Amino acid sequence: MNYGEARKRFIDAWGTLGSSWGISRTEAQIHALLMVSPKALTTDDIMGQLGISRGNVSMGLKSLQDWGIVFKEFEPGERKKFYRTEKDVLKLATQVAKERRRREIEPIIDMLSEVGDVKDANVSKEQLEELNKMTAALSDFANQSDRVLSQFIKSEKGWFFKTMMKLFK
Amino acid sequence: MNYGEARKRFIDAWGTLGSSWGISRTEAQIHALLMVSPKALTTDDIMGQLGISRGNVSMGLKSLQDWGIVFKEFEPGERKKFYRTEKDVLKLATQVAKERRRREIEPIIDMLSEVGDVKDANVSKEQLEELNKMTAALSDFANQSDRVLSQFIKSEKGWFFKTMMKLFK
DNA sequence: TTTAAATTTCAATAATTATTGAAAATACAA
DNA sequence: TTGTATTTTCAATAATTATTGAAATTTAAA
Repeated sequence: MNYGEARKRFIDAWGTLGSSWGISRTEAQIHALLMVSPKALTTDDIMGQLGISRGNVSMGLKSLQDWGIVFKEFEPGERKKFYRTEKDVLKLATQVAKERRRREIEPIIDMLSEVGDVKDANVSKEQLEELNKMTAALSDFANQSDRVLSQFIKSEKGWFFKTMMKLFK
Repeated sequence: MNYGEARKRFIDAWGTLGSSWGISRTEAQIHALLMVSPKALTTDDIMGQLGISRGNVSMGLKSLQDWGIVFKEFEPGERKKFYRTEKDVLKLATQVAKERRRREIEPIIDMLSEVGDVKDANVSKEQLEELNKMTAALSDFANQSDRVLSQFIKSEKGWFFKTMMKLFK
């Protein structure tokens, strides 16, 4: 397979995958492009290479910066800004996990503690018990996941997989 | 908080969360409803309680069955079918992880191995190296994630968290 | 400052995805 | 079987989300 084809396949696949970790197709494509680019790119580079509008690129870069995986750079003498991405795949996964935790797990933990223990005379004991049982189980699970994820985030490069590999022989 | 409010909050929050693990809002709400229902429900129960159409419920139940987290049940003497969900939260997470692996990680591994090692004379050495470096890194990462996930799936209840907790002290 | 390049915003529109509801298909008691 | 309850499918439509492009804003060199 030649360079052009491979590059296209890579960007497309990354774009499709994006939706499964909560990033839009275009954002994931911008990210993929930055992943395979040896040097930082400008807005115009990205517009040209992906064939999308200036506004779209601007919004995509903003979102990727909010995720903490793309960074803006100044080049002395250049008026345009340059963008690069984190290329260490483990750091990338860690950063995404950290953000997802903040965006997804935390609100669920909040909801569950708010719902708390329900008491209500106008409802069957069975229904009450079921709701309480489910909120308690989810609360436990969310807290445990949160703790595991926190540790994963704190862990330094290599540690996680080294440990895992040892565990799984 | 009374039963009705708590139940509503629970279903809404679960619905919102759904999108982050690749399930539509309605599907996640059907799932939440089954989670807090002591007994299996019929299509009409679900239509009534969520206020959505018959077709929507039918499609939602189909998708949840494809995910392997909702099951159809016969009741002797009853013409209607009843639906229940897996209520063990860890089993639920395991089943979702298994499906996601199949749907997301496997295609990426396939793509990466297809792209393979690129050789191309018409492109700078730097560009070639960058693409090869990224595909190799992602390939490693995807394979490792896949292996960890496989083991997680094979593990029985309790094992994963017990080990984790020991590890993290 | 002033000027022009660069970036961001956002209303309009396009594209995609979800939902309905009724017709077709299926399941099952009699 | 036949008749009817139940479920599924799917074309039409609604709702949502993504994208454009040009005006407004910001940035920095002169």
